[in-house]
Amino acid sequence: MADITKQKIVEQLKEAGVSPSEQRIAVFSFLHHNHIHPTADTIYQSLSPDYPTLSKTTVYNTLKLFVAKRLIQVVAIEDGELRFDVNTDFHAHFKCRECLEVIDLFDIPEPQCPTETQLIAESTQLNFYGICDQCKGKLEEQS
Amino acid sequence: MADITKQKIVEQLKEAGVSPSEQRIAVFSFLHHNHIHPTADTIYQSLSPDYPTLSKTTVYNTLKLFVAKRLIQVVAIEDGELRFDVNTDFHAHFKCRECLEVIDLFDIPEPQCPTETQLIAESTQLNFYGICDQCKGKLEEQS
DNA sequence: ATGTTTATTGTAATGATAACAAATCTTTAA
DNA sequence: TTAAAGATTTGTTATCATTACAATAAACAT
Ligand SMILES: [Mn+2]
Ligand SMILES: [Mn+2]
Ligand SMILES: [Zn+2]
Ligand SMILES: [Zn+2]
Repeated sequence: MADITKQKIVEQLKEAGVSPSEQRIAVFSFLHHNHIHPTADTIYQSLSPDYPTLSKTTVYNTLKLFVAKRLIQVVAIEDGELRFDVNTDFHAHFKCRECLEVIDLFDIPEPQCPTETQLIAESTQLNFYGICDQCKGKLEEQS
Repeated sequence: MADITKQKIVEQLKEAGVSPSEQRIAVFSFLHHNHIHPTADTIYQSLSPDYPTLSKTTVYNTLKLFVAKRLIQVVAIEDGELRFDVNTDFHAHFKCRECLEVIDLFDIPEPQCPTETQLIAESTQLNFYGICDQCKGKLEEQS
């Protein structure tokens, strides 16, 4: 997957004005190496074994800080779960209603807010909801 | 705004296979006459004076039923609040970070999920986040 | 070294939604 | 008409993600 070094991670944090603590490096690394749009809880559960003293509050604090510093973006694709993405460039997402995975779609151009509306858009989210290929196959198998 | 009659409301509910109780008519009417993408709580607070015995659980149940019967759609534009829309046709939304209003944008064509992805999209949400004209004016005034 | 700022932690609070079971209304059919 | 069955509504309680808060610990500066 991603082959970013710890060096680069630390650099990126410093550039954004975020002092690179162990915990922050761990969270940012996880996001860089796992492009699965994880929730705060998923990140916490995944890091816990390696960082036994890590607190869930720290994960929340860290993610909020990263979002404020524009290091990551929030993907609010479904209510009740905030997901996070290291890729801050515009791209669309697809959520499968069966496996609940969120898939990146990079080939869709960013829709533009019509200028005559006088609305100034600062970010755009394009979300598709449906069923992925694998899950479709499994469902057809059953019937 | 909308000038739909109670007759039409009842008809629409029956057509969808929903028996038109007082509460369901009230909720559906509210959505038809107030295109403000309200949350369950906003609907409950708004109807309470006229329907003093109305329960919040009924509002939640009713909205869930309406969504299942495709009478309304969910607008998950921000985490922590589900909003509802009687307009089930595709259209984009704009949320202002100052006044928190959600504005309809009808002139943007529905983006399509690329066919080569093998993903079958059943619905699409296009959300813009930024600042509306009014709020922009107010902020400039202050500085 | 010592005081000051920053980061982390654990616990408690919040707030939206769902689960549940009792109560009431509506429909069915004897 | 009436009584059982089914559907709907209601109030209370539980759940779960997130935030608030205050205490501890670490990093930094004098
Ligand atoms: Mn993504
Ligand atoms: Mn709308
Ligand atoms: Zn799937
Ligand atoms: Zn505004």
